[in-house]
Amino acid sequence: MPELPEVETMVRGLRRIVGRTVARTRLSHDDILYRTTRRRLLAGLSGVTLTGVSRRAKHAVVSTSRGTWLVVQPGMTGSLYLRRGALTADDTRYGVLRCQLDDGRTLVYHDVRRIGSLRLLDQEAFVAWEAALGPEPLATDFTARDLAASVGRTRQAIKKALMDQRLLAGVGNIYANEALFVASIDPSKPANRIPDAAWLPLHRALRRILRTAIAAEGSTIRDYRTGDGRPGGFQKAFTVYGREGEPCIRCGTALTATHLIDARVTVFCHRCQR
DNA sequence: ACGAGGTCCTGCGAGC
DNA sequence: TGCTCGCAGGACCTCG
Repeated sequence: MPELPEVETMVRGLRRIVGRTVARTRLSHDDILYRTTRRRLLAGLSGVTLTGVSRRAKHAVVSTSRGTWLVVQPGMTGSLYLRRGALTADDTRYGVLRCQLDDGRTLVYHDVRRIGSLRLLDQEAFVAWEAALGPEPLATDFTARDLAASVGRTRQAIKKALMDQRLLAGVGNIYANEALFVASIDPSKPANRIPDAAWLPLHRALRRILRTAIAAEGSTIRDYRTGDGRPGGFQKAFTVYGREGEPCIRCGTALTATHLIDARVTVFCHRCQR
């Protein structure tokens, strides 16, 4: 499930597309499009030169010579990669978007479940989209105070608040679980009742985990692969995610799993996380 | 304005 | 063996 580290890894594998021109584009399903149409997407990509690729939150962002941006939200099972040479059967079956480039490579957006989305934005729409997202947790100037000011303004459970992309960008279920364990915070605690002293450890835990996960090229649960087809490595470092019933690495208590927060799996140590 | 809960989509694994 | 069913989940959307 691509969160910040996985999308960052995808994007780093796509540097080569910069300067390339799109020769031909194919789209297998329209249901992946967000507020655009097949016709607009295909016309918008036809003949453009790709001028940059970056990450914002959990999205891969490809800028074009036409002053537009292709924004890819990989959702659960999406990945964006560059295929050199002929496409495989799998590329063809699940490659929802396939852009043939002028160097013979193909930029593929692969998504089995198509929970992800594709959008093509002009300048105005891009600025508005960008502005609606919360701060980047790995930005050099992002402080614990910024984290508290943004995430701490809701009375939602802290775990849900961390995953709210309007409050903080890029954090999903896995990294929220992991960061809250490291910072010893109860995931169900209302965000606006987190004590002042807890924001610093949470900020430190979040940034350390995200950086370490990027260095490991993300976490692979099932589908996620790097641009070279390798699984990520950070799942080996999970302390809570996927470890329900197993002993807490700190105190040995069996880890608890619940679906009570936002109907997603939350795993935590009820003894260490208060 | 906010929060809770439904929806999308497909593959996989459990259970019969 | 072959089928059905529930589950995974990020973001959007509707409803109260």
